[in-house]
Amino acid sequence: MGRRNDHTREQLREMVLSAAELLIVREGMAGFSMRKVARAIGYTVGQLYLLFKNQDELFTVLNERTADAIYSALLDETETLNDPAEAIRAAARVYVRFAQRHPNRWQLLFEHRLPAGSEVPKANQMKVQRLFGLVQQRLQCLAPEADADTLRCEAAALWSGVHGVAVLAESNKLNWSGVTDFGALTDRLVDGFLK
Amino acid sequence: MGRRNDHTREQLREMVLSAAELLIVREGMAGFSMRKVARAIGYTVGQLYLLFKNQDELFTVLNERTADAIYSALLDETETLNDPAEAIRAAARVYVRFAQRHPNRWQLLFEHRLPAGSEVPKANQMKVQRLFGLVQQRLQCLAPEADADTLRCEAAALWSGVHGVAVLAESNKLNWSGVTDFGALTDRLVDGFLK
DNA sequence: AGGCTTAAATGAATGGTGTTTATTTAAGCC
DNA sequence: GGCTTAAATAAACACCATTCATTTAAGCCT
Repeated sequence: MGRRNDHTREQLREMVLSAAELLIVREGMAGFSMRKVARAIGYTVGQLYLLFKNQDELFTVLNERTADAIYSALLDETETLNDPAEAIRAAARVYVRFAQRHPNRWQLLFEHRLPAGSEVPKANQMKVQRLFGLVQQRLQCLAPEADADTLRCEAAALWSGVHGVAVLAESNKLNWSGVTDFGALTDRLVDGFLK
Repeated sequence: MGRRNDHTREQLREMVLSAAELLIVREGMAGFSMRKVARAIGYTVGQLYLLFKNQDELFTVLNERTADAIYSALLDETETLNDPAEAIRAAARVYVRFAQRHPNRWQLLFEHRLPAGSEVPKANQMKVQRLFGLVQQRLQCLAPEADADTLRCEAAALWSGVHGVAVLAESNKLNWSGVTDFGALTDRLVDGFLK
């Protein structure tokens, strides 16, 4: 076939993105292929390359969406909370639960590497930093006297820890100790930190 | 060519493993291929499949070695230390530094997934748990009165945190906050924990 | 020494992948 | 109805993991 004009460029991009996301959710990075995406939307592979530069760009856009999804989840569960400590605890739990419930999207976001030389776009870096900002903000409320530098360091240490628990929860590789209740584990880490 | 008998089966396996390790170190998972390994040792691809069941088995053996390497590094830097807190701090620093200095081997160990259905062999799980055991042991010295269950939980929380910092150090994806001194970050996390 | 057995090694094939490009198709306009 | 042009395709390229029939040579037996 040739020109069909069933959909606008934007619609097509959207179709590709949601088909790709579904495929990632179902089969993970290992089972993903451009051909499968094309088949899913009833177009040929070539068309995908008129909509996206390459597979990495497609992944990058998907990751932007995943970061947004985590941010929304984080916001949903914390914005009504006034107590900063409570908010941080809740945020940590949501973060870890997201990794557990959406392991394939989580892996794509944090484990997919761009080819050497090309950098993660600023927009994506921002979306990830935004998650961290949420925590930093709450931590500031908790320790208003701390200077900006030590606060950032403290927040980085805390959230790196939470990220570690998320890795543990999502991957079965780090099966150290028979711990399975990651909610409790998260609480222990956060509480230990908010001395 | 046919039968050459230049090397024993064991020698050949060893040649494959070191060539594969070199390739992983140089090019990472993305640049790895069985064909490149075969070319590097002067044999054909088919021969690799007489020595290893498939690529995943080769990776699994490599990962066993990486886990050993981390364990050795951890032991080297902690066995002479008597103070448990000091030992844990040192262990955490070594762990994070390994991730920074050997990112590709580290990624293969913690990010490579076997195809759905097949499990990580017991031997490999043990090698990873052994790392964790080292920390748990020191933590026990520090809190001898704690019961085994809470100790395990506490150790898991602490080491998950350290693992999180290692992820942060190795990947540039988690560029939250401008923190670059991961040694200091590690100390902050550990010290915060050893309240 | 010459033949036989058998393990070592190959080479080619199968079916997959990402990516590029010449070509075809049809929609909208004159 | 013909022309232009954008949309879409089909086929190609160069890889990849994996398998397997075939070839080669080493070691043994007569």
